[in-house]
Amino acid sequence: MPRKPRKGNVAADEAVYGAIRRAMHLGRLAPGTKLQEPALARVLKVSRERVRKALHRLVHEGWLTSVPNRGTFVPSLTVEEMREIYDVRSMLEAAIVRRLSEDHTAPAAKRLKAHIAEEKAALKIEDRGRAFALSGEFHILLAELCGNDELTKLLRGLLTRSTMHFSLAAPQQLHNCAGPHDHGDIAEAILTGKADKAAKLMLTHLVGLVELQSTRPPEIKPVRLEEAFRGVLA
Amino acid sequence: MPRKPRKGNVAADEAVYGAIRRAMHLGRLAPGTKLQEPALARVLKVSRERVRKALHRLVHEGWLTSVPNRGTFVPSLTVEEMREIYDVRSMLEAAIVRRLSEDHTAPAAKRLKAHIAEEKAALKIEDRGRAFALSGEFHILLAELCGNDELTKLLRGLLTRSTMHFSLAAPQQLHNCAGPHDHGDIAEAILTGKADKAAKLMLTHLVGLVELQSTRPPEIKPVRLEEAFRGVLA
DNA sequence: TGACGAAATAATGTGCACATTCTGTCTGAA
DNA sequence: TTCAGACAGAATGTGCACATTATTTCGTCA
Repeated sequence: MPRKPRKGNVAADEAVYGAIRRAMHLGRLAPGTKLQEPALARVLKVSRERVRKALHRLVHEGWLTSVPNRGTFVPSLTVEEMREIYDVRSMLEAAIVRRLSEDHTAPAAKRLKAHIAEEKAALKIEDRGRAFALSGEFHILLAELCGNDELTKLLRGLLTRSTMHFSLAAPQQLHNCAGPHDHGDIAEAILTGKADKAAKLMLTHLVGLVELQSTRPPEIKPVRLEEAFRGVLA
Repeated sequence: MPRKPRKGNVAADEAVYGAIRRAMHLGRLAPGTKLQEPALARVLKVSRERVRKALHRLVHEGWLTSVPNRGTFVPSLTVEEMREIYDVRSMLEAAIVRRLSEDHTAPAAKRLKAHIAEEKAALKIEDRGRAFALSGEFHILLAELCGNDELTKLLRGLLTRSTMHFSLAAPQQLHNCAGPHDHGDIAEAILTGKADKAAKLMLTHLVGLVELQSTRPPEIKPVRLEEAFRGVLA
């Protein structure tokens, strides 16, 4: 006697996963917050098993940390870990801009120019949220232009992890990138084929980001789960 | 009335995960193989839920692919995916050897020399299995010597994925690396501080590996699970 | 009054049973 | 002979109930 037709089963998993992920990205969940399964299940209106699955996935992907028989927590990235991630990014992104400088297609150049224009426009009208998102996507775009899906996926993970405690600390107040014009300079070096210059600019750009985040003290501001997950289910 | 003291609960998860992982790494599971949960639970002597958890983790980490309501399968890497992974490795490992060439400690040099000696010894006595393992660990060692844990973890993932269908196809017959002496040459360039030479050697080394794997036809040889998981539980 | 300890409570971990879905097979008709 | 449809069997997906473990609270004793 099947009472519930239940057509969307795989979408439910993704919804829970995405909700937690979005709440973290929006800075709603402070580092150190304990994510208890019954509370999450009640707030998200799903069963505890579904929450457990999503939490396990997030733990395996590195977004959350799990302590056996204790629970899962929002990790607080140490300065050292953050610097390591930026170090890996330096290696990859320097190679990326080098490659793009030496060899890129016409459509790639067009996409790059369009993105820079969008960033400038967002900065002009003081749209902090959009500018923040665009500044992150700039780095992803460069990976995409290499035409390597594995590279793009990898870099996307690194970028979100590195900007995590960034947005966790103070998403609204902070400026998006150390220098918004940095992206424009890098793009110009790429488009004019100056590989060494592009790589150097990217390295200094990333160093600037590290310093910006290192000086930021990790504020702790615990919030209730009901408030944290308001409007992230859509 | 607790019948089982059960001191190792978290170790059980890791055991199942490691067993599947090891079976794959040993080439016991051909690409396309369906890993059914009841059979795995019977063979590994654990409950189905534990198998499910391990399978989910492996899927999220990219080792296995899952088809909803169908099961989980051993993926068959396409040539394109493999080339992309090697491309990312090229970026990272070129940067790694460059950095090590320019700056490495005395203990690092000692570890590097020791590893090369081990590899040569294994090749001398024709120990294929050990030589294969060591040749992989060489690349991991280089990452470790950079002192960046994130980098090491990332590269370990890439390396296992790239060597996956390598070992899946024919683990015993094949030679470990394109040129076993390549590693020695790279190490020498690093130790003598020749960054450009080390990077170039690493790039050609990786290109050689790609070509070696590209020419390999994906043989399909389905085996019974009981045989696949013989001796991987230790 | 403070500290130590035990019981109560709540959360995590695990196994089981049931529902759903897919696959392979068998039968019957064109 | 072949194709279509239905049925049987098995595997996956899901929710629930219970066991285990940690935390908090309360009581007692020094």
